[in-house]
Amino acid sequence: MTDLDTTFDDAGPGDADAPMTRGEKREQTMCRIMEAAKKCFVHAGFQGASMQQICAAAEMSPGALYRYFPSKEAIIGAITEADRSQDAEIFRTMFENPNVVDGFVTAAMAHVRHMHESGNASLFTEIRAESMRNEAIDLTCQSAMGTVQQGFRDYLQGAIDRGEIEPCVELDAMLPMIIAIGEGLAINDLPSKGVPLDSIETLMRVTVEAMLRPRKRANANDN
Amino acid sequence: MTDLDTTFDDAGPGDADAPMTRGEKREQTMCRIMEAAKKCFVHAGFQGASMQQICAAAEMSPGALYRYFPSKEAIIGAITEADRSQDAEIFRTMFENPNVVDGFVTAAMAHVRHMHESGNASLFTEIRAESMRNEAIDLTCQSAMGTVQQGFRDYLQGAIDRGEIEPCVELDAMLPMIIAIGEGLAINDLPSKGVPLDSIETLMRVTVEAMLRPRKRANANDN
DNA sequence: TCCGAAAGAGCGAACGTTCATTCTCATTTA
DNA sequence: TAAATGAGAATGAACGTTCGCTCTTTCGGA
Repeated sequence: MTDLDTTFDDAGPGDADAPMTRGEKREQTMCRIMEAAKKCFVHAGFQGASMQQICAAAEMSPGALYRYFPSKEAIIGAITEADRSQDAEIFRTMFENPNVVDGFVTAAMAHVRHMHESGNASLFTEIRAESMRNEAIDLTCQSAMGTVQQGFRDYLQGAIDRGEIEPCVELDAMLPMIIAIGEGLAINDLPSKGVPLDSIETLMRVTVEAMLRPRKRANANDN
Repeated sequence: MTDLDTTFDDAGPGDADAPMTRGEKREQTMCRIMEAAKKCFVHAGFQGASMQQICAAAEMSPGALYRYFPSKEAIIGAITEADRSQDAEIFRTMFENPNVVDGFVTAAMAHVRHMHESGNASLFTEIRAESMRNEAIDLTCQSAMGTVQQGFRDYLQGAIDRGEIEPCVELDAMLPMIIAIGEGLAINDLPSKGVPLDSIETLMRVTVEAMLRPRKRANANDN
């Protein structure tokens, strides 16, 4: 409900009564449609939700809606792009944390928390299922995750070069696995199943340490 | 293609020309329909694939097909049940291995390998997406995973009681997380993305050891 | 300041298509 | 011969999208 509500407070004309320019109003209507569509998609699926239902949820007629999006597919594409880039954004903060393990765990926990609070787990699952057969959606996902993965790669490579970590497998193999694990945790929305956040964080930290093997001090215990 | 081809060789009448009883033939036709439907579902989704397409793939008319399944939903249900119980079967072998870490890693790797070879990753993703909104499908998934989880629980609890492992978080929290991680790995079909099976196994072993903390020998290195 | 035309925004009935399912009738099987 | 199996045209509903129309907003020129 609050995800796409990007109301632009800057560049306001000053008046509080009719302050919106044409473009602003248009953008706001597009967000309204996307929010309505998201609700429909979540409980009927991309193909199961009809345009009529989306129109009803957005409180507008088909004729009006089609002035903003040329097709149902375009709405799906826009929602996917917004959702994926929002997810990618969360991981960007990670790269500023000098402690690799902390940075990772913090970002991953933020991701889990966000998925739980926004209730986007089933939307994400829907997107993932669609990406398996819809090339355009797949490209959007790959693009978003590719950015994350590249940043992630640089981040870990830097830590390796500085001798801070010594990953148990090479980066090219590890990165897709980490992302896969993250997806599994995201889809399952564990907090909603009664798994406490503390437990998730503990297990995540233990796991990440085992994978990355931080070398803060001389710790001569290899397998 | 070979998943549901459970041809029954036992109870054969002996003749090789027309050896099938009525019931056997019926079962075989149902499998044929399910295989055809699976193909359609994989590349169009449950809702995107039409009955006409499924009929064409199964090489039969709608009238004939409806003698075997009362609705499209029934086909989806049958496929889900077969797929989920097949997955659950893989994990059952784990519980016979006395070494917990080995048993786990072996079963998980079998799962990853099976997902890759059968090309069922996208079917599984579709099932998972459907389970988010279709209660019947959700129940099927929960039932299958519940069985796995219960067996898993007993297995790990036994190892704890024997002092073989000392999990880093309590079982009730750990089990859903392990299953979630497994799902993430399954959905992403890492081998198809060029991640070698060796790397997956290494990371899995390292991770599992960190989570379960096996105590084979006195290993006084805690954090 | 006001006018009128052009463009934007909205409506909802209607379009042609496709959907899941059913019906009737023929053929095969026990 | 009765039941099971199969075919495929037919059915009504629902789909995504379009169309023609009205109402509102914008804005240059008198």
